[in-house]
Amino acid sequence: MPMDHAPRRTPDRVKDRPTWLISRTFARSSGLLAAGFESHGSGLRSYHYRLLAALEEWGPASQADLGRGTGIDRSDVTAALSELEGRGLVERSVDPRHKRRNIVTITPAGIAQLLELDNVIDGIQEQVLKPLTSAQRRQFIALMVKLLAADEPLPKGSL
Amino acid sequence: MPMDHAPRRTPDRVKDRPTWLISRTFARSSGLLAAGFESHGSGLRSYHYRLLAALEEWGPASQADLGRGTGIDRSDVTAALSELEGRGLVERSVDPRHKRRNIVTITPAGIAQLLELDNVIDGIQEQVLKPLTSAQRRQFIALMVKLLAADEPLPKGSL
DNA sequence: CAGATATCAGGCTTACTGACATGC
DNA sequence: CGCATGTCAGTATGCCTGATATCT
Repeated sequence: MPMDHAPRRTPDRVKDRPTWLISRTFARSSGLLAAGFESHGSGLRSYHYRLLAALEEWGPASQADLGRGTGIDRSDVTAALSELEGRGLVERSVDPRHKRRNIVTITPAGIAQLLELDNVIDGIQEQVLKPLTSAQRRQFIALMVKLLAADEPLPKGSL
Repeated sequence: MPMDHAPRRTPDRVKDRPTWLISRTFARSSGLLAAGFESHGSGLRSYHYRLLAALEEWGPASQADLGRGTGIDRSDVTAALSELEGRGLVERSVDPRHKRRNIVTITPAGIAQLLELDNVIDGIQEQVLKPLTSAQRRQFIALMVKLLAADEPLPKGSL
């Protein structure tokens, strides 16, 4: 930033405050993610991907469980699943043992979509982590996993 | 997630895909950030903090430079600065050499606000990184810095 | 009754796009 | 003319709250 005045001090904010830093990095990677989904032309977004991935990884589940497992709010799960259902990527059926509950299942078309999106994600990840060596990438991923595992309200029974 | 069907495979998505993982971690930390700003009661948000921090760190700057330096869009810079100006935290003055350009300066009140918000951020950072040992925190921060430095369109002339 | 579930309506924040007028 | 700057309007996403109806 071209400047006429000298900075009053040098807080080294970037080195001191990963949170500040993280918020910017995440903005970029989420922007890249959005661009990747966009370029894929499927019309699907991050919520759809998360839900498809959860369904494929954990098998059929209720919407409430999907919400808890993916960190997506119940109300948003409803909307996103309706869009996925409209495209034939998932199916909803009433749980016979619990009539208020829906059992959501990913369809073969849904799995095919998911695999395509996986490729997109892999490309983005490649791009995001490009500045790191492969050893550093492993380090970074391990640390991220640790951060996630610690405070994520992930499904207790599964995984 | 309580499930009746066994997963078809175990993609180990969490370990394989930092991007997927990152999007969730960032969601959490940005949520924490928002909550922190909220609890502080200043009515300021992430954009305001970023702008104040940039001004304090780099000195008076034009709005366009602020936008480039913080990664905030020009139009959003305008709105956020107007809010900051209304609270007396920054001042806008026309650049005499470039009448289309504004020179934005942080006020003493703005610096005071920034220092308070810094404390909030530090607390959040502490919370976010709690699962890591101090050595791991240093590692993580270093890797984040590397990721940022590599592709961030930061001001070329400064820093 | 409490509690879980699904749905709907709406708000708020960040990010972005397009348009416009102004100044260099 | 092109190009940068500041401003405004509007869109989209992710995240969240509250209310409602249904079911256990």
